[in-house]
Amino acid sequence: MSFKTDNYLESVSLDCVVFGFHDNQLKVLLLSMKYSHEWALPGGFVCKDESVEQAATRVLKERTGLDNIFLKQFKVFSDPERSVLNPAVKDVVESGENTSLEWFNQRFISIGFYAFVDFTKVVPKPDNFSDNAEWKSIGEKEALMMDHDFILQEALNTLREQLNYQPIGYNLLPDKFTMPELQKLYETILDKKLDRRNFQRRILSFNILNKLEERKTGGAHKSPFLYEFNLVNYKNALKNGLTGGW
Amino acid sequence: MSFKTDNYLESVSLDCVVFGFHDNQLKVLLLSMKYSHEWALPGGFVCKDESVEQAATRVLKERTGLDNIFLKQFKVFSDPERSVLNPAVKDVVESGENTSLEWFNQRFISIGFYAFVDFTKVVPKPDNFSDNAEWKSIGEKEALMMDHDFILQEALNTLREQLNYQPIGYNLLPDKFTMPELQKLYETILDKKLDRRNFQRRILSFNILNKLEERKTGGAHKSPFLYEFNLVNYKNALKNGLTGGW
DNA sequence: ACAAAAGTGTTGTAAATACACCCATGC
DNA sequence: GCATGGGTGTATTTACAACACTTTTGT
Repeated sequence: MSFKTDNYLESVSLDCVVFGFHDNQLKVLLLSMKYSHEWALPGGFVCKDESVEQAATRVLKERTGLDNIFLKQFKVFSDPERSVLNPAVKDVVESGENTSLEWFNQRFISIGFYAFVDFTKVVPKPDNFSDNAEWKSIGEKEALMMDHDFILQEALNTLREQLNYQPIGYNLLPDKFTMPELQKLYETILDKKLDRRNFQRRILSFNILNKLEERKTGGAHKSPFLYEFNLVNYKNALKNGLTGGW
Repeated sequence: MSFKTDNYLESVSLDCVVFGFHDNQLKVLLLSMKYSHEWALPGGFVCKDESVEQAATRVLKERTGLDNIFLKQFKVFSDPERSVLNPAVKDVVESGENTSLEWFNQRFISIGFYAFVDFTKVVPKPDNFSDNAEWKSIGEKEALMMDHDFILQEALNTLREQLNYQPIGYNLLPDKFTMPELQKLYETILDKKLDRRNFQRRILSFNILNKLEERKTGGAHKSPFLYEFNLVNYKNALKNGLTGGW
């Protein structure tokens, strides 16, 4: 798998904030870069015959093994100073030791995407420029490369805003899940506690859930009911929005 | 004013949906292109030392004469087929008759911006590739070049969504305006009638308006009060959002 | 039997909606 | 004086927020 730069549009890159949900925590998929050993968002470039959405889909298939990932562009990052290379990488570039790195020695405008995946179905794979791919908890990750911390922060801000008028969870939770799990997802994104009873009433009023007969057993304490998303209503809510704010 | 393509980042362009409000109608600034005589959104390219926001600001200063225009990127348009040239333009390009048009014979990813301006303060100016610049009413404009109709539509959709949690009007209305005028602006964007009395109560509850002593005279019928925006509260609302939806 | 989590219900307040009435202005 | 638009007010419904009690489960 070589890296052919002449397939790509110049000046344009993309970075993906891939969210997963596990152990009641919001996680992001990160890569550990060669040479600089910094952590970075998975990213890539746009082939000459691709839309940016197609490019992001291709990149994320390579990094996660998954097809049909839910993703959405949310902002373009274009500060002229954003692409300043890490000194360690710059050294390698200038030494000529690794010619495929030459490509990085230009200015990129990066299109930010966020994506939702089922944590349990992802098999993280590093790319040509990284030697490790791992899930990190939002709260516990270390600093990221270049402006990637900013990109992640902006993705979270966008998410928080969209939570007011769009449903979330279908792409992040397993097929069957409990109300407390869904609530934890909302609480993690909003970074605040919600009232259990009011949350349930509200989310049910959207009619995007089917209550199942089954309960989730095994955990300590009273076994909660399982729910699944009502796909028809969920997708309709994605298009037409919900009502007021949280 | 020549056109130096080597100042620009390749593959990247930007298109601006410039909104103005006049005669109780929402207007867009459009250019009439040379050769093809199609109408187009004002657009441009990104210099090698600019952010895309700086580039859009520069472009709009040239097209409107205004500094400090309120603008915001809202979406990247990147369908590989979007930049297909109009046959009339393609002929000119291939004839070699106008070398500055060569630049257009490549694929661009375009960053969509929307902008709000005070209609009365704008002096529309065409660019190197257009021979006319005019305001057109949203409802009455003819079809636009390439995917520009789609871009305009997406800008409107974005506006409608943002209306739910952000104030609007400061950049579109004159310094002093009446409640019915502000309401018309909302109604035009939302494309539906709102109740006069409930609108007033709601918008006042946001505390973004100062009621003035003066009334607007001259029109037929009872003279309405004038209002101005409370800039402190308005900007705060822009950052922190309002409450529920319309 | 107890602690902790989950199911279900009530109640007060605020906001959204749907109206009605009176007042100014130009013709 | 009358049509039209504008200012102001109220009653009803709906949504939100705060809070209490009961039930189930593992230890």
